[in-house]
Amino acid sequence: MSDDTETIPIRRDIRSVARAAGVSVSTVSRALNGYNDVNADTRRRVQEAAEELGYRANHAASTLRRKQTNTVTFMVSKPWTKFVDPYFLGIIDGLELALTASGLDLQVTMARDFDAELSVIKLAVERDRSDALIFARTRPEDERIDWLQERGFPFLTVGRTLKNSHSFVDRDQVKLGRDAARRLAALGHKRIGHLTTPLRYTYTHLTTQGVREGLETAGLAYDPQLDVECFLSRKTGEEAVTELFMRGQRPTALICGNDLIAISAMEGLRRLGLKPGEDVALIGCDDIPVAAHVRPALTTFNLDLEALGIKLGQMMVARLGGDTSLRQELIPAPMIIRQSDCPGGDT
Amino acid sequence: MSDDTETIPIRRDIRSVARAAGVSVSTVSRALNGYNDVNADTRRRVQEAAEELGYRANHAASTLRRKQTNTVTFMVSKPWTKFVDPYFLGIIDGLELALTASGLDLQVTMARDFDAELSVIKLAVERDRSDALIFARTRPEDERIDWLQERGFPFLTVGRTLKNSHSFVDRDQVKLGRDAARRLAALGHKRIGHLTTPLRYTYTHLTTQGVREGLETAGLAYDPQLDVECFLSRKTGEEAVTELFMRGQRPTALICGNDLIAISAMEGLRRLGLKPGEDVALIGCDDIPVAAHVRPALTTFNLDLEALGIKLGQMMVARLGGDTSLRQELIPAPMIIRQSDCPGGDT
DNA sequence: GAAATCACCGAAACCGTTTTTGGCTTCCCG
DNA sequence: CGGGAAGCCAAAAACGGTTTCGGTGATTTC
Repeated sequence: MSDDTETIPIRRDIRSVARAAGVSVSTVSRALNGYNDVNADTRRRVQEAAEELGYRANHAASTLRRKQTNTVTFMVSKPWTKFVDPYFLGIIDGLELALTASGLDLQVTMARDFDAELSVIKLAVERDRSDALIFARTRPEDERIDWLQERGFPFLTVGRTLKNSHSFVDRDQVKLGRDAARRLAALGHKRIGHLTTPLRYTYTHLTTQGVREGLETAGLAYDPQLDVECFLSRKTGEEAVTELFMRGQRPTALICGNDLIAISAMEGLRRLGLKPGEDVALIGCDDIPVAAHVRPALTTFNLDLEALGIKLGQMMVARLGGDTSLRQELIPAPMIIRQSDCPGGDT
Repeated sequence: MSDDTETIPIRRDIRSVARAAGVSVSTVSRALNGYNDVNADTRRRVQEAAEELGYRANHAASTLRRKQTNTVTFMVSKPWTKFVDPYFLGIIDGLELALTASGLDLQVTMARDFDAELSVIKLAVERDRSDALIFARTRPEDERIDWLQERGFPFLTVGRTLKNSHSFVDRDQVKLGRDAARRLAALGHKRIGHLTTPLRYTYTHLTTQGVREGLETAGLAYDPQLDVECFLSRKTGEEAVTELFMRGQRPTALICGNDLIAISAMEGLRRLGLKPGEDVALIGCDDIPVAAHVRPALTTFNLDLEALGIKLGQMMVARLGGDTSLRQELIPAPMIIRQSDCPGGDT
């Protein structure tokens, strides 16, 4: 008189597999985890039984026992997510590829703001949800890194700090700044503005340093009046351009901290009656997909996000494999020349 | 003679808290989890002790016992991540907001391709890593959904299927297509092309249906020769435009399945010596951030991703709270009129 | 004043794995 | 033929929480 509409759920735990294969629980575990003290024939029986039942070791249970999650967490920084650049997704793509190739899981979390980032990190570490952490948008002095180092928790960053010593992957921002400045100087520009990314990030300082070096190499003086800090959420390239010209500065060229700033700056120039790429030269920074499609097509620097992610993943695999040596990798950023970097006039 | 360089790690488990507070383990658990059968004073002592030690319940252990992870997984579909639109990040933003407000964690995973998506889903479910799943890019017949329904696992999608009945959030794509077609017809266009997103996705069909309805309402015949399917990874809007004109079709207006297709189609038109926004009208679909910055500024449809994410989160909270009713929400997509939808000539 | 109720808390079972321990064969070598 | 090694496997002890169950003392009820 059993009611067939009420299905009892199939148990897919290790005990069921053991029963089905006619061995003990521990043997199932050893067979499935590749230990060698189990008879080849027994292992096959176990594998078949597991397959049959659709058994998959419960993650929480094995984490609890093993004391490792087999998971790496990537934290994406919130203030930038709205703005289109594929920065994080590109990195994550590469990272995922490298990690899963070594049997590690990738998990991504987000945080509202910098304070939230710290508490997200703390929570992940304190609750043992992850074996290691990766994050970007590092700052010259970075609380997140202080805390992790103090705690001795494995992590990797995209970008440098000025205070701590730790493993990272980063672009060669100094060279990038230098190249941009020298290119524009070589094109005849004398007054070169710089619309920077937010100063709270380390890479902004590195780029600025490079720009400065590049200008000096070309025999041009560095003028801080020609720099404007841009915040994508508030002050875009458009507003920055306006501000620059309101100050009475009339740069003939602009180095932009990223491509969105550059594209938005074009808008600002037009508003002032200037033609971007003719009256004022522009150079961007990270070759986002639309960079080639705007008019004038944006001269910028290549950034192979997927490669960066893969490198990151490989370093992490090594680190979790026990290699605690310090690894600091700079990846090159070749210039992509298009149309926006016109020659300078004879001002 | 103890060696101080060797620090013994502080134990931050529930037992330590119990010892520090002078109560039993079970009392600590009850006190911290807000049960009401614990004296107010005892609870305070426990909380202080926990705070003092920096105790945080181990996630694996509590998951194992409770049989719930308190975690929702969002799976982002890979083939699109490279292409800039902030689609997923925007949704995730809103989702995170709504879920954390209810004490749920959000985790994000990725998959290389559609097959990988299915296996990522299976793995997450079979290993009990998550209480529920959310994903997008649904297809008319969607294996992922078949599998989850068969298994009885909670999930929510962004987008519809044509085969299954399930809860979802989606834009009103039919209305969107209708509005676009009617707008262009009203502007005097007679030959209206459609550069569609990939046909494997449900929303492509819904948009097409809307376009068709819109054309018919305006007394125009629907001509399949005027449609081209675009794959962002291979055939962009640029190539699609070329193909369309090679076919001998000379549309005076183009409805584009998304903004990137539209922006890329502008390029294709220029290559053919046509001026986008003057010789040929264009309408995009999702108002990505650059849409306002390209020339001509793109007329498109608004898509409030964060709101969509929040709605999704709220539905999920309700679902995990035990509300298993079917909820299918369509969010409106108002048109954003800019410059690219010029009037049609007298062809 | 005995019985029933209540508030609070500790002991112990339990969640599903992995790993340690040790036992039973079988095999090999002297 | 005895002893050690090797191969294979089962039993049981973790892992760190949550939940059930039951006990104690205080309070209320009849």
